[in-house]
Amino acid sequence: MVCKPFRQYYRIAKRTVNLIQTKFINLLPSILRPNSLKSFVWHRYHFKFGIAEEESKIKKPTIHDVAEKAKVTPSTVSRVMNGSTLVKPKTRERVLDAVQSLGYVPNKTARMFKSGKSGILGLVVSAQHISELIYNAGFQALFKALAEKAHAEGYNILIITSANADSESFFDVIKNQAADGFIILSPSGSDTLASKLDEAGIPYVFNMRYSNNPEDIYYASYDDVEAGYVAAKYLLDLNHTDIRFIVGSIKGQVISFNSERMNGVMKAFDEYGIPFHEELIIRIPGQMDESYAGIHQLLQTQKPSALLISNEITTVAALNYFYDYGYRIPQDISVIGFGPAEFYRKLRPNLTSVSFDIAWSSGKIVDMLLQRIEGVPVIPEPPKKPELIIRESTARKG
Amino acid sequence: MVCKPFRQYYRIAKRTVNLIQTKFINLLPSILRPNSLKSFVWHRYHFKFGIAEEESKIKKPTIHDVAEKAKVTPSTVSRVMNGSTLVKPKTRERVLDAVQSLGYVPNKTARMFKSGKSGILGLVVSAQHISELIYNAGFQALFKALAEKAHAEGYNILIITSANADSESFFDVIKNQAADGFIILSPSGSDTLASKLDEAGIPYVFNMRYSNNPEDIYYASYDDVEAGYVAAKYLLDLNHTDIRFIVGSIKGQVISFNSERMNGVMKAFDEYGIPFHEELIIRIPGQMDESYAGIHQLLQTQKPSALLISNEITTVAALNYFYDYGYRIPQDISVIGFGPAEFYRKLRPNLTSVSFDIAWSSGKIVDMLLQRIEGVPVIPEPPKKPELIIRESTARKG
DNA sequence: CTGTTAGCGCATTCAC
DNA sequence: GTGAATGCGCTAACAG
Repeated sequence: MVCKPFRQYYRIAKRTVNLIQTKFINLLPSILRPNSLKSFVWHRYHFKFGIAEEESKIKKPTIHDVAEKAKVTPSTVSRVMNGSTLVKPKTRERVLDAVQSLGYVPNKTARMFKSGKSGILGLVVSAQHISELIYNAGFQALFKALAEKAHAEGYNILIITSANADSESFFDVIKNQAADGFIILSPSGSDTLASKLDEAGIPYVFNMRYSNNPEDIYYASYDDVEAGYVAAKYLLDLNHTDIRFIVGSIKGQVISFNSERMNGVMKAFDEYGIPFHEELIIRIPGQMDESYAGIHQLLQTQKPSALLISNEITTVAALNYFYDYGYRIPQDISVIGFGPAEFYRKLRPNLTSVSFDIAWSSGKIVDMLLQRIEGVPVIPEPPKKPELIIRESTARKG
Repeated sequence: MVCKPFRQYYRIAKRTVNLIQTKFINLLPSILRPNSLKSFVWHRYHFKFGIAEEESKIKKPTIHDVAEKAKVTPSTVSRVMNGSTLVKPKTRERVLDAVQSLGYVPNKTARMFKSGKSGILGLVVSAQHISELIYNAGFQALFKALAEKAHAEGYNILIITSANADSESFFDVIKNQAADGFIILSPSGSDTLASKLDEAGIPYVFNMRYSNNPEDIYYASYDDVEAGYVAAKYLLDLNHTDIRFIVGSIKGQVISFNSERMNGVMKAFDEYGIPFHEELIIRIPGQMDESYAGIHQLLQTQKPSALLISNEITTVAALNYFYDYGYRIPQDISVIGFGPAEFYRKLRPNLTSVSFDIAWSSGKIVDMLLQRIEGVPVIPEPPKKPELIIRESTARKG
């Protein structure tokens, strides 16, 4: 009531500035193409009107500009823009005309601000990790499922890269992003991150178990013990006892799901009464060239009859090595991979694999996240069972 | 001045509501785990105070809450949060304490709103397209480069999926997103989209030429004519005259860069005085199974001595087919692929390829976009030349 | 059906 | 060095 006239003066002043700028453009030599000109920065042309200093860019029209042009109030424009039915057709038309002629586009940020929703799901991953992940079939399946699911639910995915992979950095970037919730791709467990997020009231889910706390339920997990078990058991059934379990490693550390798969493998060996030594577990980095070198080194010195490979890229590297060195699959060596079934089906030879339904679990993750965002209590998801898909890379020994 | 007291009353009322809610939580049976409780929705507990109806969620602390707790004003809190040096150390500490105990996190949306910057680059792509793209080596290289570059520049990437691929839908989703600029992955040219965006003053770039208008410069292009030319010339030099050029097709339409590659191929044939028939161009869909079937169909009826394959996935499908049907490469048939060098190097056999430096061009795209965002005139990028990388999939005929 | 009012959370003036 | 006041653009609530 008291602020009102002041506000209006301000608007008028601003419009005037706009007008001057616009006119001024037309006086400029036409060397600069219109496109780049439109966003030309007016660093040196600050206008002062005693009321407010004008921003240095040409302003986009706001709802007020439209309102004025259409001779209505901003509320009405808002109603039109949001498809309210309570607007007289004639008025609506006038507004629409004004929108058209001014090229008005509602400011999405302001809307987000008002509504408190961004329609964005953040996918948090460390900068270096994302560059490797993109070549990984498991990530591709995850990404595809995430993108599809998010789109179906009316959300978009924001790839949030953190410079480092520790809880601290993750939390820093997360709290600085305007997403409604976050999907965290963390290679290692991070219960401290989880509790920080809880404290800040930020909805999140992880793509795998993120701590040993049984209270933490915000992830969709796989039964990796079972995965290792069925793979090893199948090989043992085919009389392979001299096998190697090849796992990726990050700075010498074995990722949690790999230790579970290892446990599964051991369980199978136990059942068959065959001793399983630590040396049967081979750590090989997950990048193509390093993997190739690792496989080479392994097979130079040892002659296992079967390989369990816990990483898609290493698996491809192994197949390349076999191709280059004339190994026949499965006659010379049997191979089982872990990962998306479609991926292993596309390889030559078709690989026997232990596969999880990533599309399903990714969908579940998004479901959980949306539930958290909406404040609905989340129902924990029981671990997903793997499926052993037998193709042509495994054969009975001898 | 006049609004002030009113505002304060409002805040006090709101805080009271918050307090009640918080206390109320503690009275609840502890069946619900604390985590899910934190975001519990109070749909049925609307409090009215005559001033404003309280939102249905427990509110996060705002700058005002912190200010009050620290016995300062919001301005000071703001100064502390933004690292202003003009704050007395003692005061700063008090504020930081309050921030800590309240678990205050500045509202990013409000900041975006105020500053007008989101730190987000939108990657716009149709929903169906993204699901296919993720398996495509070219996209993976683009994505990796984009993610790295954006991260280096302090931006994050928002994957914006449009239900459809037409200009209309693209514009709709774009204008509804709060990104500072947009990278548009459009399979077809879309000058109407470009002009709409220009009109709305939204910064954008395309990943390829998007219209026939020479004024449109917002993309990093490749010299695809040259790509087709060097590939064909190399094969002709090896005495291959019975070649096929395999291109992907979207609803029967050939993508623009493919027609340029075709032109390059024809150019080479012309130079060698060899007639080139339309029938030598084979349209095969870009998905794995369809590609495989297409290759099968082709080779059932024709016996070309060399293949130029314009699509990575189709190339893999072809190699799979050759594996399955006992074709030897390059003895039985020569193959040249188009796409990222790393990808073809990882295949077996190593494929001769015509490669572009996608990392470079993706970086350029981001550079251009950032320039547009900052209003700096954009310097057009000359088309990138391809490189023919000769590996083991091509041999002299006979 | 349309106008009026006020505030979302923050940061930025301008006073003191 | 700190407080007071106010707007960013939009929309919800309310009044008429």
